[in-house]
Amino acid sequence: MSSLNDVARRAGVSIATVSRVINKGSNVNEETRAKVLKAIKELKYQPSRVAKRLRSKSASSNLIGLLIPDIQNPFYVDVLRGVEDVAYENNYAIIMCNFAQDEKKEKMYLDILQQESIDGLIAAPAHEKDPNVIKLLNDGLPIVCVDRGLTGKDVDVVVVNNRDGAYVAVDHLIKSGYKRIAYISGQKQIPSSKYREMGYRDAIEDNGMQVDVELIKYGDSKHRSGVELCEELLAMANPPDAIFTGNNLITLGALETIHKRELRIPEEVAIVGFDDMMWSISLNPPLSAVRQPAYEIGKRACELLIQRISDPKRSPIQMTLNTKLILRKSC
Amino acid sequence: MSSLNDVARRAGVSIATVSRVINKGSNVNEETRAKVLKAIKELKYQPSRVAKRLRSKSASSNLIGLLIPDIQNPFYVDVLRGVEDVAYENNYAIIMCNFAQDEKKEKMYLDILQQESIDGLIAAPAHEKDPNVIKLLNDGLPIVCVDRGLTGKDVDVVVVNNRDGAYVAVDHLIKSGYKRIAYISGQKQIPSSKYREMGYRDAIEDNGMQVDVELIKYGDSKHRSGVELCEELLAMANPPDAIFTGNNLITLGALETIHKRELRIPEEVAIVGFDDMMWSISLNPPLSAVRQPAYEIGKRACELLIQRISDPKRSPIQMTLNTKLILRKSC
DNA sequence: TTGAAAGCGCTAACAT
DNA sequence: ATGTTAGCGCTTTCAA
Repeated sequence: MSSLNDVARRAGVSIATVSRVINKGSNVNEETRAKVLKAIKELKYQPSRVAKRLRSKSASSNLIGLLIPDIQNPFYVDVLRGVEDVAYENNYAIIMCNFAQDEKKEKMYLDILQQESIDGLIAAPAHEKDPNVIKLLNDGLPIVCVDRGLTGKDVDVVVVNNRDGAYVAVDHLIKSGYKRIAYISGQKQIPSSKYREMGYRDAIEDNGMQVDVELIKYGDSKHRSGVELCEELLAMANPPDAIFTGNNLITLGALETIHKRELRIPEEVAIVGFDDMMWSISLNPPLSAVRQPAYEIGKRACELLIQRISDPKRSPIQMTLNTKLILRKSC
Repeated sequence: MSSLNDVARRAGVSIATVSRVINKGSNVNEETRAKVLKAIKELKYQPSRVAKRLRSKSASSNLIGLLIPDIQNPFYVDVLRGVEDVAYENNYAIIMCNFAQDEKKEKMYLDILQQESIDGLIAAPAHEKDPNVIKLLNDGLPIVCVDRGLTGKDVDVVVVNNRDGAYVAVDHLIKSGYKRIAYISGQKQIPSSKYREMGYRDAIEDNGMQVDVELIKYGDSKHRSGVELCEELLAMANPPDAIFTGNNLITLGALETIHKRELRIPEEVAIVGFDDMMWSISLNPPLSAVRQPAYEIGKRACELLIQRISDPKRSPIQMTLNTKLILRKSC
């Protein structure tokens, strides 16, 4: 890899001049520029982003971090795509870190991100008091949170109306005649789980029914826990006639259990999930689900971050997007 | 962020000494070490990976790149997890680049990776002559290819036995009595598609049947193309009685079309897909599929890369893992 | 319009 | 055992 120096020597100018033509410096003679451009082409010169980043804290390093709890969840894949598209358009590269719901891993990745001098971070914190993310925030790093906020912290956030999304789904279940509706929650400590539970409870109570805490199961937002908690539910003496599942992976797990028991959906047990998937229509039966605009969450978050990087004092924005209940055959 | 200098001043030693204690330098007095460690803790010092990388080309920058064609494909998500786990254990950070089957994007990402002075790259090239990846290879960057190789290039590769995987699936279809078996291929130019087609053809011929080229459709390895090509197939005057789909996303797309036409699987049309998914069992009907050890592909690739980084002259290895036909209800 | 030179934070000789 | 110093490749004054 050739350096600025090599180019300068070949073009017979100083490195300062080369730097100017590269960075669209205004004051440079046309002839000189041509010479430099030629040398650059001949040497296939590629600027070192590393040196650039080291040198100018002020100038943008064009690098942002993306911190995600679980890349196996298609929801985050879509968020990632949204982030990526905007980053690409704005010439940012992204370092993606999947901490797999492991706070130790999260800390390590966040350290690395800081050590890499990223310009900003898009993060779905482990929970609403996540000390690792809060630390970076306090250090002054531009951050925008997705899917979940940080309680008591003034930070840009892009979320979905979780409470309403859950409410609409459960309300629909009730209006359709289901009486014992269970909720399989993701990790209890993450805000989205709480809001979804809130919507679930409100819908039940607003319909003059009673919440039965036996029907609420808490898991870890993963496939395995969908399988197991659904099994617990179906093994009850008085099992639910409908299940509202807290996310993608839980839904898939629950479906697996229901099929294993050879129960008919929705006749014997109905199911509505939070999170829609591209292939929900090909599930057995086609799944009814609360769709989150995941791609858009990522897109908006990245736009917000880029704004914040260029204007660190702009006051934080909380953006709430809406969900939509997609009815198919599972309820 | 405090620097080596800050720590040195606070501890009352030189930066060299600080550097020594950080890098487990052998020659350092216990008392001094303690002082330095104390200063580090007090200042919450974090070394700059950027400066480190700039300084020592020789020393490891602990950064590897991962180039992936389509993160929406769960197969690559699993590969990613395998890579990540090994990288994590070995203290490497990874920059993940999803080029979304867009060669322009691929080039941009590869440029960035080079500009970031990565130690090595794990790549699933766009096709077997991918000039962007070949360029880096020629520049001497340690590379290991996954899922597809680079024809004529001596490079580490981790692949699956695509031809045999396809053969076993199609052979099973034939032995089960299906007569007109279609193949919906992913992008024609990628090696895995070719090998799968080869297995498909061989199985048909070895069973004394004739390959009907009308039944082979080429797409772009995405969901959409599964939907459309399956539609073309089913709209034929003499439609297939079974379909072998070239990957994950195509399978899901084909399933969507079959359901839209309300055809019964496998009675009216059977289907076997390449790539199994965690939730294949919850599809309608539970999907039969050729399982690839995706996580292991990623794991092995990363191990190979780390070896190669430390020993760049070791001669290239081609690793071929086996697939397994998982029979459920779709054929 | 161009060049010289300082310095970003670090490692690795080389000196002491 | 510890310190001094020369860069890595770049941006950015300041001078010419």
